[in-house]
Amino acid sequence: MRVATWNINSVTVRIDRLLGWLERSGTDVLCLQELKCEPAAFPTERLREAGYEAAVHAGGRWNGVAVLSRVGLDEVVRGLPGGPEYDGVAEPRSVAASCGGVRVWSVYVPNGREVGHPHFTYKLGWLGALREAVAEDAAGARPFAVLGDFNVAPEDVDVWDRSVFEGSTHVTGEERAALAELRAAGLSDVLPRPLKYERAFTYWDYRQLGFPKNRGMRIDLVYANEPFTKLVTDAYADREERKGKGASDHAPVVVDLDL
DNA sequence: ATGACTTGGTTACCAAGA
Repeated sequence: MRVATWNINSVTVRIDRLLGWLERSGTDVLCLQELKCEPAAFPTERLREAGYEAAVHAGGRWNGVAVLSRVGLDEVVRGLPGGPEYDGVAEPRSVAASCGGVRVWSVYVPNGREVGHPHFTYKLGWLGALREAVAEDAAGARPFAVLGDFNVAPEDVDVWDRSVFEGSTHVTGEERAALAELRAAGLSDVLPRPLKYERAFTYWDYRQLGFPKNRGMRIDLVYANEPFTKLVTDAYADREERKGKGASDHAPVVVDLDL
C-alpha cells in the first residue's frame, strides 16, 4: 500500500496535477492540506471517476484538509477534538479516516507567523491538543500515522541554512518540544530518503529561485506508531512534483507499506 | 528597497503563507 501526504496549495488550481500525480504514483491513500476551497467546490466527482473516495473538511479561503482513498474510507472525524480556536473560529485543519487497515490523520498545523504572535501561541496549543487527540490511536495495535504539514522543522538539518531562520518560527525550541511531546505519545518520524542532495526537503519558497537553489525545508512529516513503522518498506519526498509551471510550493511525501 | 511568488477574496489591492 502506498500512503502519502501533500500540501497542495489550492486543490482548485491543481486538480489536473493532482489527478496526474495520483495516476503516476499509484498512491492508495493521500492526505491533502491547504485545499483553499469551500466544501461544495471540492472536486469530489473527478476524484471519484479516478477511483478515490474523499473525506473533506474545508471552508473559507484558507486551510482545508482531506483524506483520499481507493482502499476504503471509514470512521471519518472532522476537526480537532479539544482544539483551540483562532479569532473565535475552529479552522478546518484536521480530518481523520480509516483506509484499508490503516488509520490516518491529515493535519495542517497553524503557521505561527512570528514568535510571540497570538498565532504562535495558537500553534503550540493546537499541537498540544493534537497530542491528546491521537494518544489512544498512537498507543493502539492498529497501524496509525499523523501525516501533514506540521510547519515545524524537527532538526536544524531540516532547513537549508539554519542561520537564516534565527529568531523565526518553525525552528524554535518550543515548537520542537511540542513535536517531542507528540513522539512521546508513541509516534516516530518516518524519515523520507532524498531523491537528490543529502537531505530530503518537502517545501521550497516560490520566491527567489528557492527550488532551483534547493533552499528548502522539511516540514511535511509522517508521524507513525510502531505497528505502522514496522510495515514501512520505503519513504521519499517526491521533489519531481515540485518542478515546472503550476507546482505547489510543497512536494508530496510518499510512504510504502508492506500491506 | 523590511520585498523579490502564489493564492482567493473584501480584487485593479490585500492578507497569508513559511
